[in-house]
Amino acid sequence: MVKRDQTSTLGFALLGLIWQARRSGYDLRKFFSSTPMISFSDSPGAIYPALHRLEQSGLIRGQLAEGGELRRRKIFELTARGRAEFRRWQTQPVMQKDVVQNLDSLMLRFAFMDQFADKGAAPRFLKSFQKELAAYIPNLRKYLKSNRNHMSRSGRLALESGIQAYETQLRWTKRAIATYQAKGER
Amino acid sequence: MVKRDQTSTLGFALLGLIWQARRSGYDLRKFFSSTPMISFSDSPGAIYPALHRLEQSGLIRGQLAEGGELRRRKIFELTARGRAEFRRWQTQPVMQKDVVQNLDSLMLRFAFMDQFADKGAAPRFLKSFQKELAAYIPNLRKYLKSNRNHMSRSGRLALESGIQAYETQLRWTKRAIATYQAKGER
DNA sequence: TAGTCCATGTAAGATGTTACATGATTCA
DNA sequence: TGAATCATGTAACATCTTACATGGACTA
Repeated sequence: MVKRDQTSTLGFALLGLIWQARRSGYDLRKFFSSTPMISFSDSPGAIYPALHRLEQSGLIRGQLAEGGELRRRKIFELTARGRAEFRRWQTQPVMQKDVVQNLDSLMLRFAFMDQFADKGAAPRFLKSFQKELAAYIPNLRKYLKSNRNHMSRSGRLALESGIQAYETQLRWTKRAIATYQAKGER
Repeated sequence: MVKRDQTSTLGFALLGLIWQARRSGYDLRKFFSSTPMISFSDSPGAIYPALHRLEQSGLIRGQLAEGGELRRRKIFELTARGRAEFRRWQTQPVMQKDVVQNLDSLMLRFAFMDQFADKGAAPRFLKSFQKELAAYIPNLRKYLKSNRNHMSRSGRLALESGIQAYETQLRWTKRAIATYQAKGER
């Protein structure tokens, strides 16, 4: 029996952002609604319960803001366990399943890689990501080839769109790996 | 107050596939697990309850397979209301929100467009999709430009990956529109 | 002083997850 | 006959959605 994450993708997004900087629930909601992380919901009914769960699991710790602030604001920071758990999630091996069903979560892991994982983690991640992409794309091509004649035009186009998206992602991994090899880059 | 869909994305995927051909729950599970629609879960705990909900809403109708078959198999087909509801969902206007948070659902709508919507629906959909993509991408570029100096390399790369994905999608819409204009295409 | 923003929360409900259960049929 | 596959389902649980609620502070 495989041990599963007991934290959702949203939970890990929260952990990453709180690790970057101590933040309140409201800060996190604003971050989601005003940056490219807008694909996460900024609804209070998602964020606040998720924060309570993380706190109950001992991954974050919250305290009401000190005297200076007028409004009651609860600021969170990661605990040691939170950092360990985030790193464990982040540096998990890249599975074919992630590529097929969880691309966003994979990119979230990578986005925080330089900040929170060890030095070699990013290129290591990119290489296995690249490998899984390269292994998966031919399956899509094969399906298209053997089914294109009995697919509608829009069905065919939709599948081609998916293939192109994966190919773009694959090209991206190659360029990204190159930037880590050109070690002067900063 | 905006009226919401009372059917999930999975529900609409099921409706589309059942409209294509009468299918059982098991057929649908196999379809999800063996085609590029693998991004949908093939778990019985998702599929069977979803089918029961669609049946209760009167969007599909199931009947046990006729004499010929040995195992009990419940085959579903769409009702008139199911077809109407699918078409309504499919031909909804493309919103910025869909582009940002619901790309997959948008592509699902398009995949079935030629089969179930009227003749002009596909190019109309593509043009408004293109418009929303073209409007959204500059926001991402702007964010990257003003934040790149205080982002980590992996954070920057992750954002660039997102931008490239949207640009690929935008190029795809243009080519797709062209195929509908070259009216000889079959 | 009325409206908006800050800030946190809860309640009800829908949907999905994993895991388990059941029984028939086909195949080695 | 035992294992795998066909075929449908449920139970317990986690998470998310929408909607509502509350109260302080700022601003026009």
